[in-house]
Amino acid sequence: MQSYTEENYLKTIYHLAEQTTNVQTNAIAEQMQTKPASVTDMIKKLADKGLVDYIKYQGVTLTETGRNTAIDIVRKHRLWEVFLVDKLNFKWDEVHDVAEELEHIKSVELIERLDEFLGFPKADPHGDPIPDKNGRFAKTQFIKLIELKIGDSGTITGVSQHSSAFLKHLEKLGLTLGKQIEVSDVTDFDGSVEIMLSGKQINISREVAKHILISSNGKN
Amino acid sequence: MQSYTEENYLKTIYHLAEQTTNVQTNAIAEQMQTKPASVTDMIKKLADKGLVDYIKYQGVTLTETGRNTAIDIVRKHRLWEVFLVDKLNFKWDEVHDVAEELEHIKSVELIERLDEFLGFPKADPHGDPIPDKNGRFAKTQFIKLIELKIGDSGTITGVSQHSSAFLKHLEKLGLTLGKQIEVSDVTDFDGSVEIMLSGKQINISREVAKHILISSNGKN
DNA sequence: AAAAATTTTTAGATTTACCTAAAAATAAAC
DNA sequence: GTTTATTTTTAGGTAAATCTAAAAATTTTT
Repeated sequence: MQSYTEENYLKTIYHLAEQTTNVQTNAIAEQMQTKPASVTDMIKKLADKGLVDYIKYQGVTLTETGRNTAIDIVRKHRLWEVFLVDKLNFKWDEVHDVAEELEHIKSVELIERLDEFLGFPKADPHGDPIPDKNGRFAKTQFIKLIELKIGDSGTITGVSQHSSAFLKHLEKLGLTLGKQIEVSDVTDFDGSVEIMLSGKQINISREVAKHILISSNGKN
Repeated sequence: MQSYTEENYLKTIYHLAEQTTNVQTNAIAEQMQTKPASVTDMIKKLADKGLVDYIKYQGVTLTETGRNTAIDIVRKHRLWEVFLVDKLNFKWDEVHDVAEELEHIKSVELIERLDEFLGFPKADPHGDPIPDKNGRFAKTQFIKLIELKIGDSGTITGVSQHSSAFLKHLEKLGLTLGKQIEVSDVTDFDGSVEIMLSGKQINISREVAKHILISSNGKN
């Protein structure tokens, strides 16, 4: 049994490990809004419990137990997000903080029934895959919008940033999940991207384009 | 803002105050499965925060702020219980522990939307009233089954014990909310009560009869 | 009302998750 | 390959919520 805090560390390490192989102390500290010294303390504790492998000064990796625990928390988080959006009519930019709390409720039965109630969804409101009760989920083959070439097209299937500000911005631009887009131009000056969206030409900044995930459906 | 633990103390004090006027340290300790010394510590803290009035050796009472906070937690607990039973098909004896965790999720928006989603229920699965968002709820006029006289009848509208064992037992006997009963006899020997339930005669122990709440609808 | 029993509080420790400041290890720059 | 910069760890400390054991206050009994 893990504490609320231990669960948050495992989840953070899991997410960081999606991007870099060995997860560094400072990266964890930054992500968790805490100090590196605190991270070192907790890492030792998690290592003692067999949830992470840890070599001093070399960062951490999750053990299988640790990863399973992390995936279970991610599963809960994403199921709750679906609940909040589908059933309680929250918008996709409003769910993160509440799900952050709900993910720690400890009841296997609750989550299985919630999953069923929601119709066993495969993705959360941001397009992130929801692990099944055995922790399995499809590796998603996304490409960042910024990486598309002129003439490439595809469907918006995810975002790699969950901040309310970013999501609200996308909403305003009409860039929501499922929308078809085609890259019509890339500006040399600032790297901003011109795209066709529902027959209209719009311009999005490089920063925005970096965080939109596309399932590509054909090149020029 | 209160901690998880402070919230539990306030809720416990609130419930104890429903039965006795001034709430004693030992009673709180027993209810919360902790030691009297720990209770004293916490009471001081709650008094400093203006949530309880406290005179040494004289027990505590909730201040208005304290009571409002407690009622809000009770509201959340009962709404979550309705959710679990109505939407996720939990049985009435399975919801208490999970609701005990869910009640601490801090989001006003969440609870208002949940309330709406559930159709603004007035009572939880055990018949306990659910305070509205302003903390108001009808004072229920229940009478304990044990207090009925031979020939009295009424409807089961609540229970004063939420243990799974007790609720499962009631379920097995068919003594669920909304059922009509009439007292046909009281046994001198052990105080057990004979009742008519759906045309059948059944015998229930004094202990069980003490914890069934009836809205009386007429005397003999 | 004095003695006994109970209840409550104080005093001093423990555990968890933090912190700051300084030391040690590693990585980067010259 | 030293020096410098960065990262990470250690050492020592704090606050929250708990504990045990002993002291103090209150209540009950005789």
